[in-house]
Amino acid sequence: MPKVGMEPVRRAALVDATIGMIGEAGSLDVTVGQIAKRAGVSTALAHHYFGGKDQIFLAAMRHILSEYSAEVRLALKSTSAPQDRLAALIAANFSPTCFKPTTVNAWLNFYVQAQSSEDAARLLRIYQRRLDSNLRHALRAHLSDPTPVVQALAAMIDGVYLRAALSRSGLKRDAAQQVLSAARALIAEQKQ
Amino acid sequence: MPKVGMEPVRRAALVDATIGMIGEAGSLDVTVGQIAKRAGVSTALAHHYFGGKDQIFLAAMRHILSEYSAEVRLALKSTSAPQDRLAALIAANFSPTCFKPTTVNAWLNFYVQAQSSEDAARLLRIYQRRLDSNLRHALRAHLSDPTPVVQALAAMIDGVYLRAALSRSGLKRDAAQQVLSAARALIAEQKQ
DNA sequence: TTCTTGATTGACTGATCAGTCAATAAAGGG
DNA sequence: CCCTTTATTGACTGATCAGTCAATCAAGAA
Repeated sequence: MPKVGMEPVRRAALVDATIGMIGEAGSLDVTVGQIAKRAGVSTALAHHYFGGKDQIFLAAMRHILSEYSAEVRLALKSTSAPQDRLAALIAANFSPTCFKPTTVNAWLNFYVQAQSSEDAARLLRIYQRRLDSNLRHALRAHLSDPTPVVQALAAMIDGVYLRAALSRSGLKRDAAQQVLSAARALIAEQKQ
Repeated sequence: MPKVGMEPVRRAALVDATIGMIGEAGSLDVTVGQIAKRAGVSTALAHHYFGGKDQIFLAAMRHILSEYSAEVRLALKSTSAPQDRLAALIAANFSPTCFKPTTVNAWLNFYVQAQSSEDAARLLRIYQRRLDSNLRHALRAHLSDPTPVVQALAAMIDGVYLRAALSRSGLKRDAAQQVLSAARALIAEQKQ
């Protein structure tokens, strides 16, 4: 075991442990002690690398957000036809990676964190803008004025997450399909 | 000042103070001390009437829920034509009473509370079932199989709340209108 | 080997907070 | 005027927790 170069390993373990703890506890009331224990280190080390609890939480948020971004980017890159973009985007939003119960749960809690932490709020606003922009781009293949559909779909996606968080059992298998057909309905109606 | 019959007064003041504190703090991390101070009593009295912090929170949830129910019931009662029910229901969901920033904020936090408190989860499930059932009833005037539209709209309504909670500035003035036109689009598409 | 640097922790501290309790005050019935 | 019931609180306690610190340990450089 190399005694050097541990920092990235520990950071990753602590971030993972944070998301897991928040997800399982269903609350931001997790102690640095619990997180550290789950990551297999002492609380002192957690403080050593991150400085404080807030920074640990922010790092966990950034991690979820970048996982989500990667998923979406991957889905869009492998989609050539513009009119397939919408389906790919919606599917990516409900991919198993993003939709793990603990992740969804942690996500919900970060929404709460954003109410009292400007840093957290900024991160979430970035996510929202990115979702809006992705939706808008995907919808331009179908509509000249996508704005109302963008807003409706963005709200619907967040709403499905919210309901999934409450119903413990994760998402319904066909959540993506439902959102997609709603999207098609909104597009059809907007067109004419 | 009557020294007797204070219980209901104090309970109401404490419930109000709880919602206000949670809404302003944007978090469930409010102390019994803060709540009691805001209600103008001692922490001991808060414990005396409610037994514990959990009960205070539950009472606050019930209060929000019953305010919401009253709003919806009122809106539906004064609507005679079945095809107007949907518009009335959606409008009620975004009425100023339900959509005060502090209330929305507290609402979001109760979703979190429901992750770790079975009592809180039960209360929220009641709300969800009631919303579903109201939507279904309202949609039956337009559709023979309302289920998919019900789910889409319920998610959308919750999603709009979630986004309103994040964007501090409360709801956009036309949130109800947007949800309503999305609803009409979904109905039209489902029909044919 | 010796020195420096990163890794790691146990033990401690100061603060905060939920919940308790015994005591006080006031009202109203008898 | 007692006495019971309700209202109300200050003061206390036990527990929890974020954050600190000085001390070890190991690895590699010089």
